[in-house]
Amino acid sequence: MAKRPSLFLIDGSNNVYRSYFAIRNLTNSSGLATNAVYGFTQTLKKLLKDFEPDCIAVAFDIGRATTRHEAFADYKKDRRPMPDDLAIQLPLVNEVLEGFRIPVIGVEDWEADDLLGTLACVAKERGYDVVLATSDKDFFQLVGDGIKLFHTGREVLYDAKGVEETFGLPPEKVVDVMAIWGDAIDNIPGVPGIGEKGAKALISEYGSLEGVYENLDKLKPAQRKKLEENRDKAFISRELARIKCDLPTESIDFETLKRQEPDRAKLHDVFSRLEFASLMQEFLPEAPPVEVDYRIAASADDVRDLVGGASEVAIWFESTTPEGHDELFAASLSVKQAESLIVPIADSLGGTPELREALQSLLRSDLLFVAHDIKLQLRRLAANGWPLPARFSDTMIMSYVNNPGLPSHAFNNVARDWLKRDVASRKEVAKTAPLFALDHEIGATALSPYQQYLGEKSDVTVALKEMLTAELQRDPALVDIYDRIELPLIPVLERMEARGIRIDVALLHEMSAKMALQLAQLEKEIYAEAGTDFNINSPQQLAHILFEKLQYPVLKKTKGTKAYSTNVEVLQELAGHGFAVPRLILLHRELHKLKSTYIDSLPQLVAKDGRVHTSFNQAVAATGRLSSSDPNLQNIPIRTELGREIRKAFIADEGNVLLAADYSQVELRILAHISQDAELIETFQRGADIHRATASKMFNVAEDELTHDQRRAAKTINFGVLYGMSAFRLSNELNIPTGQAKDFIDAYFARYPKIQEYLDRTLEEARRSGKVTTLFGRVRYIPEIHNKSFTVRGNAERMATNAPIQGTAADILKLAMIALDKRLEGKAAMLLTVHDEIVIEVSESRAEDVAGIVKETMENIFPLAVPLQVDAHYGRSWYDAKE
DNA sequence: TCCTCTGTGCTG
DNA sequence: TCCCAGCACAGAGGAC
Repeated sequence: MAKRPSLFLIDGSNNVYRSYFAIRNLTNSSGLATNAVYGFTQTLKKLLKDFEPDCIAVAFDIGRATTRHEAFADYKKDRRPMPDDLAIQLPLVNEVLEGFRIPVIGVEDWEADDLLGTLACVAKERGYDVVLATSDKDFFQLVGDGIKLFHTGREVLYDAKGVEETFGLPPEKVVDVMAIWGDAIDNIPGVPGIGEKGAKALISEYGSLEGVYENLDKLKPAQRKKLEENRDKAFISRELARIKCDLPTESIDFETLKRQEPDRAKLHDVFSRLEFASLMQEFLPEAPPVEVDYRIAASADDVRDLVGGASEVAIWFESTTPEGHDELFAASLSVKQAESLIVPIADSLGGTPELREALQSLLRSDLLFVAHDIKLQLRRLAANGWPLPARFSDTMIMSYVNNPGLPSHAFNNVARDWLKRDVASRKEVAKTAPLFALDHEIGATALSPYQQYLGEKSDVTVALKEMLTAELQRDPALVDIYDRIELPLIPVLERMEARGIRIDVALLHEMSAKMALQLAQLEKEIYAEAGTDFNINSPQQLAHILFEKLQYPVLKKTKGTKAYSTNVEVLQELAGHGFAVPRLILLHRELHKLKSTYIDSLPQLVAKDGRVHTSFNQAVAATGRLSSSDPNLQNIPIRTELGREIRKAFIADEGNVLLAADYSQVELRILAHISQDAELIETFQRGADIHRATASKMFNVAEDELTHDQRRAAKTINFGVLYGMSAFRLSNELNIPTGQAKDFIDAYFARYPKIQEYLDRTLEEARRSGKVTTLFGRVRYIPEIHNKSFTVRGNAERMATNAPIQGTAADILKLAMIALDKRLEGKAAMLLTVHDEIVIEVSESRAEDVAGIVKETMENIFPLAVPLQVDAHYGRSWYDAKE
């Protein structure tokens, strides 16, 4: 049997009102309220995505008079007029619906409720599965075979059974309940003095309104009196509550409600006026199909002629491995959308000395070279001894500056987002066609997949550069972030990656061997205690042993799958009860973690030069930080002595030392600056121990008379405030009752009132504009700030308050790196950065001098209301470079 | 064999 | 309901 087509009927007014009240304080930059449109749009998108309805329509009231007005003079007479800032949004809601190509229906003098009811019933008869999208409980009455209700507030789909479960009575009893209960919103009087509970109980007992009145004698006198006095009201109320399903319908043609593709250009336009950044991004106008002209250079003249009068050229240099340390293979150049020149470089491909020289001479010119991930391009060129362009730009970084929160700024994603073009990745091409092979036939019309891939690399970059440049220029602060921070940082990072850091492989091998023995011993003991062999590294198997075989108490379940948790906390607690296995597992865990993640894997990543070359990712972290991968050198252990030992394997070359310089309490200092809290500023200005000072203020105890626990509590709160810590979390962390934790937090904000103001102000900004910014204007969008789920919204709120602080710290560190790269030229070399720390390699003789330069540079790179303090130490290894 | 998801744990 | 930002390992299970 064929599936019944689905029809979604959206209660327009209901959803507009609900959105208006659910989301507060959302406006565009000219002050236009946009909350209702935003909420309505989100609801609409969710419906379309989750249910993929075949047909869809939205109903609104049209005109003033309705059939109900005639039936009951008081009906809706004193319904409050629509708020001005909601009314103003109705035309915008209509525009959004037009953009989605969703028909808006309304019939003069018909209530939208009755229109929806009638449409639902007729559609059901004609074989549709109908879903009513509303949060109005009155509509429960229509639910039954073929008609469901999607509650847009709760996001729950109700069938008849669902209605009975949530309402307490089946759909057909709804109007009878409403007859007594009434409905304040719709001005249905009901029986005054009897509410939801009473009404439901009565109808449940006697089956209907008639039933209730037939059994008045069985009721308590007070209730009987109310019912007797309001008999007319009750029966009229029932008619008011009853949604009509029998209005004349000859004109309905469900064919016209067929779901259509949205008009992306129209949506983009309205979202851009509303300043809904992420929706704008999502509904970019459809690009017309691209006719591309990708040619292969036959001679050096082709390369020279390509540029013409252009001032910039998009480039892509392909090498034989993705990482970029190997031989250059071919180049793709473009100065104009849809046109690329592919230039063979390798001999195997037809590359000649003339072609290579033409490319190199191009690179030496003062053209602006644009690439998506230019750092990788610089790496490839440098690795092959080719000239590096003096002027360049990077569409990946532009995309990142524009919206750092995107899950990926990879070429294919950015091309899809901005150009609606699906570009093949090299990996995908490799699956279907040979790499490193070009189709040389002159006049060939079909491009080989690899040639297509190469051509797109520069062609699409030209288009992206144009769009992203225009986009960034909408916000001058972002142009500055790009020009003054991100762009100059690129070659700095490239040099750091190229240098790498030396690793003492022999030392790691030694540590590995020792640990292997200890692990083997531990395993033996664990198996003996557990009475069986099992895989200690498998949380599943471990949970089975601990909680099923050994019957230890279950303390915690995991977040996702609700399995038995075996994390440190749990194991520590169990170990505290005196169980042997958890104690041994904890030791095993720590050793195995260190051995597998660091000690055994680092040596494998050491290059021929004896050094590891990490990648610093400039377009990953949503806050503006850098990240490090392959390997990640930003999470080398330090907190436990055993782990810290690993830092002894990060060493300087002979005659050199490693110098580590880190900002002290940089985020709290930034908080002091941004919040302008006088007490916090004063504390930093006099150079006090910030946690001690905080504790002294919170507990009203002199700084030299504080207990260890008082300082620890202050320290925890100081960090917690940066992350938006809850009283619950604090109570856990400090092992105190939640009430006391709350008192601590209150005491904290009482002493630092401007911090509370900062948090409030930032949340307000996030709610109003959907984004927050760092001191330098770097943005982070917070789309979930209006989410109705407490958890999701809470997360968004913490991101909103943390991002400006973490992001400002990142901006400052990046500025310091750019300055240091210059000032240390010829003297010392930066190797690593770890969020608030810079690691430098310098000759022993210059170490003292360079330490001074580094400290001075970092401390004064951007003056705040409080001093920035940098601690610098040096030694043979990273271990020795920390005091 | 490869890929993705989950749990865990390392850093600032 | 439960602290921001990352990366990587190992196990488990499904797709190929």
